[in-house]
Amino acid sequence: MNFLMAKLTNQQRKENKRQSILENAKRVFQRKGFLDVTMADIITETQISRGGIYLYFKSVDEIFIEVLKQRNSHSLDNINDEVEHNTPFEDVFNEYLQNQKDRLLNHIEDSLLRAVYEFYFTHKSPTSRQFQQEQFAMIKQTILTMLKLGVSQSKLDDQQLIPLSEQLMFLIEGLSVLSLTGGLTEQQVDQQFALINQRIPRV
Amino acid sequence: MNFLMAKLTNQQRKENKRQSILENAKRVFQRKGFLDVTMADIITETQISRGGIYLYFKSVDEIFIEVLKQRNSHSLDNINDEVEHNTPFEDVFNEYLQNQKDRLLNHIEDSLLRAVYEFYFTHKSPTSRQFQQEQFAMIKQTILTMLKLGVSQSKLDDQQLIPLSEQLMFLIEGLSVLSLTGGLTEQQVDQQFALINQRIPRV
Amino acid sequence: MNFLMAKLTNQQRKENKRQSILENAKRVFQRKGFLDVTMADIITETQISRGGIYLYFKSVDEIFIEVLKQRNSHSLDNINDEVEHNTPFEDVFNEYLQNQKDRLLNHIEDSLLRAVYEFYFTHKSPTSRQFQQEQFAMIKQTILTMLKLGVSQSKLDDQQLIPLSEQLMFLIEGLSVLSLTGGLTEQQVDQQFALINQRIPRV
Amino acid sequence: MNFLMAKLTNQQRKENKRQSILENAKRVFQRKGFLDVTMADIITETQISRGGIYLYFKSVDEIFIEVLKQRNSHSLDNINDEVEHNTPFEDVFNEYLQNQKDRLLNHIEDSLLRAVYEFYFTHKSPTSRQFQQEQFAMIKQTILTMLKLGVSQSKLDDQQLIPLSEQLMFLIEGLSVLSLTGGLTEQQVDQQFALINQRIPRV
DNA sequence: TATGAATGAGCATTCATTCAT
DNA sequence: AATGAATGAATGCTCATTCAT
Repeated sequence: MNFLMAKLTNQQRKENKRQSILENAKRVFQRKGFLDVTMADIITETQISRGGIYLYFKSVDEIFIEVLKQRNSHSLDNINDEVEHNTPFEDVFNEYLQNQKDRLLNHIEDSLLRAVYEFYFTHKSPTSRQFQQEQFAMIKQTILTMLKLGVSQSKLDDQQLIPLSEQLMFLIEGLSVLSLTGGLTEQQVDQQFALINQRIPRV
Repeated sequence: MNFLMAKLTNQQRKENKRQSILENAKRVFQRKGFLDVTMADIITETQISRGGIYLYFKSVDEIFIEVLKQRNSHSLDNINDEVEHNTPFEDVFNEYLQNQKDRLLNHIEDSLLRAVYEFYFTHKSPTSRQFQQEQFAMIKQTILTMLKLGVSQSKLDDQQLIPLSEQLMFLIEGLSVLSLTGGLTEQQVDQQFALINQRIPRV
Repeated sequence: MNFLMAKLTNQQRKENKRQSILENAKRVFQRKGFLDVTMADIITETQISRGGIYLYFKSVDEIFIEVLKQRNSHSLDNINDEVEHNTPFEDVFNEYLQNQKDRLLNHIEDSLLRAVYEFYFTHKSPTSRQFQQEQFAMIKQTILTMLKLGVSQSKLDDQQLIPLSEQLMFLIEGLSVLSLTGGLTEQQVDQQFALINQRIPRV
Repeated sequence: MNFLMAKLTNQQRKENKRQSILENAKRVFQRKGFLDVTMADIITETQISRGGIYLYFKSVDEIFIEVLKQRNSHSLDNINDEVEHNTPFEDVFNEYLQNQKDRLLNHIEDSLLRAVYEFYFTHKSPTSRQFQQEQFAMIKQTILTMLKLGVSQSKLDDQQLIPLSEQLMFLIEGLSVLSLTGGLTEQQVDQQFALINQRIPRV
């Protein structure tokens, strides 16, 4: 029993270190984007040895993908929680838009957005493509789940749910692109979200 | 006078060479995006000497910015032509959407789109920011000019023209992002453009 | 007594593990030569821990030397057996040549030959030199023992036995070098062995 | 004409630098063999910049192959000269053996032999194989040319010339292998060359 | 004006060896 | 006795920029 416990502890210790690397690396990506980040940056931030990091990850790419995976599952998890609690659709939807607005206007510089785009546009291998498409699929799914909540609460028609979800996704991507160039105002975000709100086919 | 003529000829020769560099460089950017392009690539394509290119441009960045400037004035010019000829709004608008659809689905790989994004997301200096914002302003202006043509032909209401222009711009940016990851279908583009068309406040 | 038995058993266990390491390592050397082999390779093949292997051997060099020592004693043992049984010289000699031919033409890639050469030519320390010379001495002794068998059976003159032994050794080394570059044909081996056979001073 | 002369001078200057690199690199290979040599070693010896060397050669391999190519053509050239001057066969042959003996006994440590073997046994790609076989073919051709000179001077039978050439080649390779382990005496070389001399089928 | 040879800082990655547990 | 996580020195290679001619 001691033996088993010791072994578990070792595995846990390793997993903890892995998590620690990911958290430190995430800060680096937020600060510098993706392309400027070298293994040396992550090593410095993590306080680990040059060779040590390769015991956990094969490359900067691999670290970044892991950071993204952990991040994007959160959002969908949250929405699923709301669905389970049958939170009123308007509350869920407004909170979602509010979060996006906040992200677009205030947290761009310390978010992973720049890093994500730098990664996307420089990785064209089939594997990378698939990963990127999965990430977008997750965003679409998040929005669709929200809209279906509205339908199940008889607040929305169930017409054109998919094109609508996609439109919101495309719109948010477009806004994100603009926000990174620094050319996005609060008024613009409000106007766009208002237009979208009008479009939602309320019963 | 001979002296002045000779000087003019030299200036012309210099301008021709500058243009030649830009045309060759453009092909390189279309092929390789922005980040992968080295001075060596441009030198090879241009058939100029390594030192020589620095007589015309200080860096790859400068060359790329110049390529973009020359490109983007075209689109607005075309729309302005249509306005002068008072071409029916529906024709102009449909052609615009058709061009965008074609670009998104067929010409992504040999367009400058990837290069543009790679450039945008890796350049945060005030100068670059301003340039990027000018580029987006030009796109918005193009769309707005089109919509105003519809108003002047009494085909459209003149309400919310700016938010609508911006929405189309954001949507196209979002679609562009997705198209670069290879995850964009013709059906999706058609659906999004149909949704936008419904929104245009026809009289 | 219990204590002594336990100690013996431990020594045996240790010796078994040592042998196991050598057998596994030998396969690695056959597959990869010498220079490409890292401790990690041997660890993987041996299913032992990284630190554990250092309890038995100080380095890859030491492991390889031990593998070689065990291998080369075999050949001489076989010839000595034949001498004891007074097997006819022609049979012994022809079998020896046949074995060498087979090794040169068919088993180069899964033999230790490449590894041996890679080791020899990269180790110039006095210790290594001495080891290498012992190895060659053993080969020469093997051949010489064979020829002396022929003399004792009154099949051969006892003139120039040492230069002849050495010539066969040098020739085989030369053939081995060529075989590793892939440039050795069966015809060449046959011709060389035929020439040598003509030279053997039969009574 | 001035223009052409200037251009020639540039090409010559570049060729001179290339030669200078090869000469310096050769010394490094003689001193350290092949495997221990890093680009840094060659850079230090050549007094060139880190990047500069890559303007002339892509890798250590490429430098080494070039060094070998320049070396091995010499030997065949010399023999061809002797053939043209119809130098007596015995003189040519004895001088050849004397040179080999000298090389084997005295100049091993500052010759390229160790480097050559280190290179051969660690390069198994088809391209490398072909190169190695060409090198051996050149050695065989050198010896064969010599023997044919003897035939043309009616000093030798023309029987078995190819197997004989090959035997001398194999023997010299075998002697070379032993010489690198430090286990080769003058007596051994003399004995082997004497045995070979007996074998040459003099008329 | 134009050339292109030369520079050297910067980065990813491997691996033998150690040592706390 | 055995483990395996951690270390960090070492190396090949690229590329923007300079400068002598």
